[in-house]
Order: sequence, then C-alpha cells, then structure tokens
Amino acid sequence: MKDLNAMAQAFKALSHPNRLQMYLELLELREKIVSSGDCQKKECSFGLSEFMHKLNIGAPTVSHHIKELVNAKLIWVERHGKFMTCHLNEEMRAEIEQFFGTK
Amino acid sequence: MKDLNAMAQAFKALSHPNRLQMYLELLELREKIVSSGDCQKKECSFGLSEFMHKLNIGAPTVSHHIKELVNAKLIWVERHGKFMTCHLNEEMRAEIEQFFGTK
DNA sequence: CAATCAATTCGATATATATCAAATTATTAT
DNA sequence: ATAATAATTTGATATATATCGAATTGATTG
Repeated sequence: MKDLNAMAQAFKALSHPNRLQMYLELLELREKIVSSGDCQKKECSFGLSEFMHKLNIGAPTVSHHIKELVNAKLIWVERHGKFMTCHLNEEMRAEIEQFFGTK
Repeated sequence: MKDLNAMAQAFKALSHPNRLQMYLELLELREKIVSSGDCQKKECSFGLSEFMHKLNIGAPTVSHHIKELVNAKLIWVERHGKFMTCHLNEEMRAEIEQFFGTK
C-alpha cells in the first residue's frame, strides 16, 4: 500500500461534500469513457467555472478545492491558455479501490 | 450510490491517520479471515485498549475515534461486559469499493 | 499597450476537530 | 456493598479548514 498518510490525505480531500462532488463528476465522466471505449475523442475533463456553476460557490473556493484534490493526487490539471481542466488521476483511483478491495 | 453526504462523512472519518490506521487493522483482519475461509473460529475484532497501545494515544481519544467510525458506518461495536470490540462493516466497505470501482 | 477575463493568492472570519485531564458511568470481582 | 477496571463524557485548548471579498497574476484580444 501507499503511505498511510498519503491515503489519509486523499480521504481528507474527499471528506468535503463539494470536493467529493467534484471528484464524482470526474469519476462519472470516466465511466462513460470506459464504457464507450472512446476516451480520446471525448472531452475528459471539467473546468473551474463549470464547477463554480454546478456547486454554486465562488472561484476562490473552487480553486482552493482543486488544489486540495491535486495535492492529494486524486486529480491533475492542465492549463490551456486562460483556462484549466481537471482530470481524474487513474493511478490513485486504482490504489484506493485496491485498499478497500477484496484481496 | 449512497447519499453523497454519507460518503463524505465516511471519508472524513478515514481522513485522520490514527483512524485510518484503526480501520486498516480491521481491513487486514478481514483479509486474513477471507483468505483462510475461517471467520467464525477467529477473533475478528479489536478492542479499545488494543488501539490505545498500538497508536499510543489515550482512551478518551480512542473512544472518540471509534465513535466517528461508527457514526460513519465504517465499523460497528459490540459490548462484552466491561469490554468492547470493533468490527468492520462489510456493507460500507463494499459500497466504497464500488464507488471507486471500474463500472 | 490597454482592456478583459480566468484563475490564484491574500487576509479575515467563522466553524470544526484532535487531544488530553478530570469526572463519570458501567461492569466485574472481592 | 466496595474496590477495581474499561469505557465514555465533559470541559478546555490548540490547530485546521471553508468560505468569501479584495487584490493580484497571467493570458488573450482589440
């Protein structure tokens, strides 16, 4: 297993309903992609302002939450000029699934 | 999926290294039991004082942590006279595994 | 270069939490 | 009943966090 503290940090990041919702959006996006076998051709990410509107919270707060999720290695971000996009970190997802998984 | 807030509460309970360690002990116990197919004949639980010594923290703190884990439905407890034992909540474990799992 | 827009950082505030010592409750043993 | 032991509750303190408004940074466009 990964470092216990790293795991705890990941769970902390997911312990806030708004952040969990953000992560869930990306998880569900992944599901669609996996089931359609069509990853490259779809937009696999969310932007900050999308989260703002979905969650009805301010940009500074969303930015803060994104940073938490990134620090916890649950997601990673990309910049495209002015904009940024959030992506699921597949490795960490698998790690956590294993943690809970039947061995 | 379960209520998002219930999930967030579970992750909050696991967001503290000491509580995560407690939960992990129970997960590992489960592993041994599952792999040996021998659940009934083994002691499938941990007591408060065991956690105290393992984690080197006081009884009130352990008691507090246990309550958090119980409230989050991650574990359940049993009393045997003066003593109490902590057990993994298998249902919640499966729920969380599914949350992260490949669909 | 100036204006605009997305995102981040800063400063402040309000709320939550981890921990312990002390007091209390509940159960067992003498 | 009394003493002893396991666990819980209470009260206090110190630390962390969520959120926002204001200011700032960075990139694009006119």
